Amino acid sequence: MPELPEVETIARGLDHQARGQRIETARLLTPSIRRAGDVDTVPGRVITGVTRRAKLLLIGLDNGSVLAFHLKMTGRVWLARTDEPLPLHAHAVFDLANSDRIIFEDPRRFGYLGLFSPRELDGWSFYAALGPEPLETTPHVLSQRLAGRQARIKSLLLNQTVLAGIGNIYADESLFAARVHPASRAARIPAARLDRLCAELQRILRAAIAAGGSTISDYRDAYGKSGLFQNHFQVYGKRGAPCPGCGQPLVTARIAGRTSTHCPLCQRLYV
DNA sequence: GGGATTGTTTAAAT
DNA sequence: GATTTAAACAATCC
Repeated sequence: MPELPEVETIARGLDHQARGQRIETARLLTPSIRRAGDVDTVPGRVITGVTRRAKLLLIGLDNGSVLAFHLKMTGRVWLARTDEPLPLHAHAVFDLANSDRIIFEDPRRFGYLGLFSPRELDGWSFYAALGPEPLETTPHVLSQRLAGRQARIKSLLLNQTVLAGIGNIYADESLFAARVHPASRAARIPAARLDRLCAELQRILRAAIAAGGSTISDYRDAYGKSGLFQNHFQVYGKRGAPCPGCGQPLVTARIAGRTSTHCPLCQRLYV
């Protein structure tokens, strides 16, 4: 489940390894995973840089256009050599001049790619509506975006138009770190506590990037390697395990349509 | 073979 | 109109 730290890790690896390379061939093996653009215009273009916005992986090309990937649950974008056999669920393949190959694979096929001109990217409603990057502003500014809203805090953290790039892992981990119950109404959380939540979110995102992201099952970085941050989880996926704060078993609840693992004793419910 | 899985979109409700 | 919630959807695994 690639979220901000996982996509950031992939982007850094690809940028390091593929920037400046010319794309020789572009093959769309599964046409249905293409959301926009004509992939036939890619061959001959040079990769100017690989970046991330929210959970989108963005490969910039020298004609100004951008190849965007959303990995959803099980998508991977990684580098292989052109003489290696393709994986079973490869949907798009880009061979580079140095005999490296960028592969987009996704067994579930929930992920997608799109090729956008700069104007098309800005006109893409999903892209245009994305909220701020959590690591490019202060905790206080982030908390201002949450303050006063009636919705449950868990739902707002997952809402990509409020903050960009947060998924279930980093929402649950930051709520536990700040001792805020996921079902709390944002408007009822004191300002200082909301600031702390955003500071914890930033701290955890930075630590997760430094650890190369979290591998639950499918995620791999640009070189096919697993992340390490799953070893630092306090609550995510640990229902029944002792709470790191009080030792009582962690519980799960369905909040905003998502499984939320938390400690009902340590995490205060503001309603 | 049905339920669980996720992020996003769409629809419905408030 | 804005905000919030729920349902639908993609496809596969166990």
